[in-house]
Amino acid sequence: MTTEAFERTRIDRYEPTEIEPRWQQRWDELGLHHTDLRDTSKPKFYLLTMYPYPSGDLHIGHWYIVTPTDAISRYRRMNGWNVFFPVGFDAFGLPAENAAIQSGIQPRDWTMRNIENMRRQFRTMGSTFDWSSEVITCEPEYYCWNQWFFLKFLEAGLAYRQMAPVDWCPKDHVVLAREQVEGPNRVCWRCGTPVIKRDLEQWFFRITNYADELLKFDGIDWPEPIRVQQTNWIGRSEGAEVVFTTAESEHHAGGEELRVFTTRPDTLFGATFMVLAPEHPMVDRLTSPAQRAEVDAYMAQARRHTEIERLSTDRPKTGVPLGSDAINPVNGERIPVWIADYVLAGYGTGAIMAVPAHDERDYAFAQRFGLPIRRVVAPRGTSADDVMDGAYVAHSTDERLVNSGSYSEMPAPEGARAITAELESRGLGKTAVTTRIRDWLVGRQRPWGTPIPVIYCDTDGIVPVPEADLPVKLPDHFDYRPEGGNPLLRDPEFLNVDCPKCGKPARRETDTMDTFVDSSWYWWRYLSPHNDEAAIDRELDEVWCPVDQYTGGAEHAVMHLLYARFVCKALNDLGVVWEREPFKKLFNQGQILGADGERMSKSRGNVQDPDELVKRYGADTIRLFLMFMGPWDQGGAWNPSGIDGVHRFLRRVWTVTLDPAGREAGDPESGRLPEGQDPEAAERAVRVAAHRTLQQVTDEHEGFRWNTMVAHLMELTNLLMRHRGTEIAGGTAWEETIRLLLLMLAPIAPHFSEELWSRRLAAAGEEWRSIHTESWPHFDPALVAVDQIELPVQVNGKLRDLVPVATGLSQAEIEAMVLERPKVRQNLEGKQVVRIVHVPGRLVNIVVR
RNA sequence: GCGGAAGUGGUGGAACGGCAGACACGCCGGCCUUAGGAGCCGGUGCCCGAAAGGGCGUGAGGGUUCGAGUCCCUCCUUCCGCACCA
Repeated sequence: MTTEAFERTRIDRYEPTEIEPRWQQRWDELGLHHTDLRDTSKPKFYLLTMYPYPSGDLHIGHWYIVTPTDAISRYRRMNGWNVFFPVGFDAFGLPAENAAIQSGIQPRDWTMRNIENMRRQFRTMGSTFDWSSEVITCEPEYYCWNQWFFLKFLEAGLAYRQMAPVDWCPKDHVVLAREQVEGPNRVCWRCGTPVIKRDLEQWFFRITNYADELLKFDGIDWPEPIRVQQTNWIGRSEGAEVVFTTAESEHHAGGEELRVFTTRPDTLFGATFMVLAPEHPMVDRLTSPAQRAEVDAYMAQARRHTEIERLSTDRPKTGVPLGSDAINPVNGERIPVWIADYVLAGYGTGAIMAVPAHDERDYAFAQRFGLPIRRVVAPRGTSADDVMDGAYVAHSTDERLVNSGSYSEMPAPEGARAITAELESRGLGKTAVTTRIRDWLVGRQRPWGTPIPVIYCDTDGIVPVPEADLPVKLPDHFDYRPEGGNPLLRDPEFLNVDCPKCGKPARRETDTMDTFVDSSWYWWRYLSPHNDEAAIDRELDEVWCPVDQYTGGAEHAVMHLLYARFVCKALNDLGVVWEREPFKKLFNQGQILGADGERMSKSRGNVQDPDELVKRYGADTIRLFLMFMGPWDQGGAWNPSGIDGVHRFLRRVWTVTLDPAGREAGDPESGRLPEGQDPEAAERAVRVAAHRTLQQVTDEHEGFRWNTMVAHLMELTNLLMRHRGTEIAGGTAWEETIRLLLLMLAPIAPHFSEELWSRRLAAAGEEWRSIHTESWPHFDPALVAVDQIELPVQVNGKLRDLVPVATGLSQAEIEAMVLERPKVRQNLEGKQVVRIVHVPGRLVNIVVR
């Protein structure tokens, strides 16, 4: 062999930064990603990924969501689907206001500037977004329809106003978001003033009307954990509403109804006290003069705690007696009324009957304050008077009621029914269902959002803005001031309006809508983003919806994804859309955390800038690396240490494609077929590997298993690498394999595969056509079929031998063969074979004694 | 605290209840290079052993099974959500 033969052939290096922009531009020119929504010649596929908030820059987390979704889009197109894959921006939101407050830039300018930059960054991914359908929620042509929906909801009784507590900064006169309340002392993020709770009239959407239907997931294929989380979030409980009556005392006339919800009406005789939420409307009336000071102090303190703190069972129970009693409707007993922060105003009726014997929280409370504990449910074998060292909450089939008057000795479930029935006949109770989920508070006391289209008139009260007057536009300029409250309140042009009913001067609503309203219908708007006739093009809705595949973070499991389902059902009831569920299939990818394992955020300084990585490795390497990292639903801390391996992989594909005849100077075996292989066997082995890889990769596309997909493509490439420079390099089998390899890479490494594809076409003298308009290949079942396996043989569960077995042998033949193997005989020596477990094609386990 | 998810080599991870560690990173060795932060080949869970081979190993403890990383129970740790961040 001459030295020249060992020299590496000079081929172009893989230069992603040169290749990628060129193809991105070409695809744009060809309109490759524009979807003709009226084309019904192919089956439709609506692919949706959660639209981003225009925070300023894409971070690697955006790539983690988008690039595999983009691969789905490309794969579906190769399989003959008409894919619609739109994108937009969730453009209202707090960060734009924070920027306005901190640097004086107007929210809209800040947002639009960010969108401009993020569009540019999205292009560098090589994503197949159809930009012609882009939606930007802060534009009047979008939020106009939020307002229209609001009016429809109002008309249908799905929107209403009610008092609700908010976090309030008494110095700045603003309502604070949760993230604007800092530290354990709960102070304002801007001025450090301790935050107080304040009750405001607020707008709500009546999502609880749909609670039962939201518990059903008919016809949709969603991950089990998300369904469980939504189910628990809705938290449907069956039980009874029971009417207690306030007892007469020196300071209170008595006779008022005090309603409680309980899931355990069977334990009614065990109620030894009552607990109201500190916010309960009757607290004031029931407080005795002697208790007043203590009660007031407790109420103030309770309002400083968050709900999570209040519900924590770790925290010692606190509470104060009101100095009043209530009367238990089943036995006429007087029991004291307390307030305690573990009872929430928003759940049930905001009041409970406390049964310390059979509820852990009530038990802890009774212990702490020396309140009586009376057992009313006893499992068989216990006496009614046994001292309890904890609440008995279990349910067993042979427990009975005790200390329960005429209901004693009844089985508990029967007792529950009987007690409820008796109360019902006396008008003092009824079976009831309550949900943990609360109506959706959609009002925000902030200027940067969709104005709620109502007007307050001294004469006519709350007057909806007439449809013809929509949109109610935001002013172009907000006057933010350090202590100024909501700028809309200071904007006479916005604020002052004539009442649509009586024409007299009136005041506009200054509350705006929660951004979750925007994100509860944006995918319909993609179908006709500039439609000024209707929010949603009903015809296109019927063709394209529901969304076939939705991708996005699991952190949206209960809020966005539940609101979206609610809005879909409500719009269906209003006749706006034809479907009842918005998203047929859902996939929740994991989150990319910072290198420190914490959530990526600018303030932590742990954000990974993808532009920098693209410049260094190219988008295709980043795409593959993110897919190769691990299962898509898992996410993980950002750790770029494996990125070189993926880049190397692409370079190896580059080498085997463009220089199959080259040899490796560093490997003495280079250019020789592996030991014992003739060219024919080698060609077959390569083809078998190619087709098996294709089978696996196809399967992995269906399950979004990107990491093993890339691994399998690496294996195939490694095999080609070992055959480079041999007799088979560049032959028919080789060419077929390269062709399959590039097609398999097309959805995941779109620029790279396009480049090599075009070079091969040019080399073959063929006319150029994009690899992305090719069909996904089919594997040859004959090549994929297995004709021999290495059968693992265990003795008592321990691996002892691997036996080559041709397919087609009978079980008896295989067992006979296995028992003759020297290693097996050695392990059976002096022992008795008790049993042979033979799982055909998997293993043989010989059980001995 | 409540709800959801996850714990496997030095690292990311692979494994229809059936060969634990595929594929990579890193590291070690070799080759090739004027040079390498380029490229190629080989090795690499831990312990004993020169090797052949053997033993031990999937957060901890128990259970089911011929067989458990995988299923069940108890516990520990980490991450996500908890209603005005999106």
